[in-house]
Amino acid sequence: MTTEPYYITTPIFYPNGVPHVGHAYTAVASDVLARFMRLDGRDVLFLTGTDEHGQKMQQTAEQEGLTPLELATRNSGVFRDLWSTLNISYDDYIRTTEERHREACQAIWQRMVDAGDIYLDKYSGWYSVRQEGFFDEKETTVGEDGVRREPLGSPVEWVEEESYFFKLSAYGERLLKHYEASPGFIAPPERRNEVASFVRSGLRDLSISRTTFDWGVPVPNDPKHIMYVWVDALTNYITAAGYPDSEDRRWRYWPADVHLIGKDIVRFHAVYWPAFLMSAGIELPKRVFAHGFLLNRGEKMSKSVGNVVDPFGLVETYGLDPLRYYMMREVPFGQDGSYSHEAIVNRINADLANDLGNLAQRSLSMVGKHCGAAVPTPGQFTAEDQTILDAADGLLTRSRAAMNEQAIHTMLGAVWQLVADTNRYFASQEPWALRKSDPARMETVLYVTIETIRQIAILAQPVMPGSIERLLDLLGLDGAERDFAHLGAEHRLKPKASLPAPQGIFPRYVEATEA
RNA sequence: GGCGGAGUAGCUCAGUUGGUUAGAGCAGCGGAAUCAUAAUCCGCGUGUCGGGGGUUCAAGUCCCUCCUCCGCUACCA
Repeated sequence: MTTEPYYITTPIFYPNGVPHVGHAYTAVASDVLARFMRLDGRDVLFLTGTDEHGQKMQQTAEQEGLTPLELATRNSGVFRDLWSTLNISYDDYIRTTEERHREACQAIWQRMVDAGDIYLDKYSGWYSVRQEGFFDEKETTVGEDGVRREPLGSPVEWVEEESYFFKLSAYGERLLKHYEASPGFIAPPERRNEVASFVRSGLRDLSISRTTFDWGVPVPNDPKHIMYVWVDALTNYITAAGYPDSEDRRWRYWPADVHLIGKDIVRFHAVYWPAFLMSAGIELPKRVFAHGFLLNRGEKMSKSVGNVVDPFGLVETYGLDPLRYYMMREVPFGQDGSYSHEAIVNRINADLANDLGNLAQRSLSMVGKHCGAAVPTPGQFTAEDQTILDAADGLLTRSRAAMNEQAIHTMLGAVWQLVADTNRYFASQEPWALRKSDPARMETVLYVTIETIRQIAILAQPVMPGSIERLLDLLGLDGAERDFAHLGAEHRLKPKASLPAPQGIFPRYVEATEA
């Protein structure tokens, strides 16, 4: 059997501080896609990591009396802790301070030099260390304290330095042509439009090296320069695929199927990165998908407002899987979404406890009491039975279609539609009444119900791996029977297979009352 | 200022290429049932589809205009 590669990446995160909900959101969404594809038989490479170079890292390290690498190692560890807390199934965690990454950066740089796209010039302007960026003099203002600041308020200083430039200006047409030829390259579509109009307005060459600090990858043949963030950070995606060694066993994963990112960094991924790759003669990723932000009660989370939510705390409060479910279900993936305590409690109780959890409990407890704690034996299926079974059997096709375009909420919507239908089916068939009037028919109804739950559970695994594992245990499925190849009519539950005693999977969230 | 998007039930939103009485989920109200995690099921909406104008036999769905909100981008001070 040939397994088709699937390569998905998160951005590499800047470990200058602690991770927040936005990081968690990106990671969870990527993880859901990665798990889905694995269960669907794909050969998955799921990459995440940390972007550890740059002046800010160097300065923070100095303040804390650490070397930059020590700081990066420490803070990078916090991200890994969060990934572990969130049950993120990454296959590789790249750190830009690794040797393999230095090699990849220098190799792609050299390729761009060979292509004639890198040249040496001078850069001068007002520079903000905090923003790590230059500003036009017109953008800056001198405050009452005599300090010149950029629009967001951080101080700027006049910097004049030699810098290597990338001929981004030469790539506008080719980029536009690519956006047009591959409409799926940037998603969702509103992001594509924004990027295209930006490119159409004209591109300027990009300064891609620095000499004012040395915490970075040295430029080949000119080590007083280090690479600025663009080349360094973006290259991670091919480093992990073995670049520049095209014989590497991981090179088969490139081009990536999807770079999942936040909408704030779409330009770097949809303009700079493909231009670098074109210059270096490397294939372009198939898709850059920019998701929206999770807003706190409709307001942007920011340190200054003081409404930043700690992801570890959320897991503590709601439990991991309910949190993952909420983030993936509540917000159409790609749009901004709002987070609130009320909304998440409502989701957890309605969808998980009341709908799916209770459906499993009510059916499995009848199976436990009245079917000898074994899978019931069905008789002839009625039209009602067949309708539900057909819906279950058809779920994979719909889910795949949604997940191929990162429409995670659509996939969940389809699955939970069936959950609701199955509750209706169960209520209308009244198996508790059939217990006395027609026990054989009761067995059929219970069988159809738990067989449907089986398929629902298998498909829900990517979103709630831990909880669903326990649900599948209750259905007596062993590990090999839980992938998508076992969905559909050919792998129905086997009558008379013994089942463990049922137990609740999704408890209601009950408000803690103040004593 | 330019470009793009959005304004539909209390809330979040669906509404194919214009065509029967504009839909879903959640919340709310009423009822049924009692297998189940006070869960489930059934029933209940006179919504100016942002305002106005127009095209058409027919517009939430097309055109014009105005208002509001959002995103990207530019510029002035």
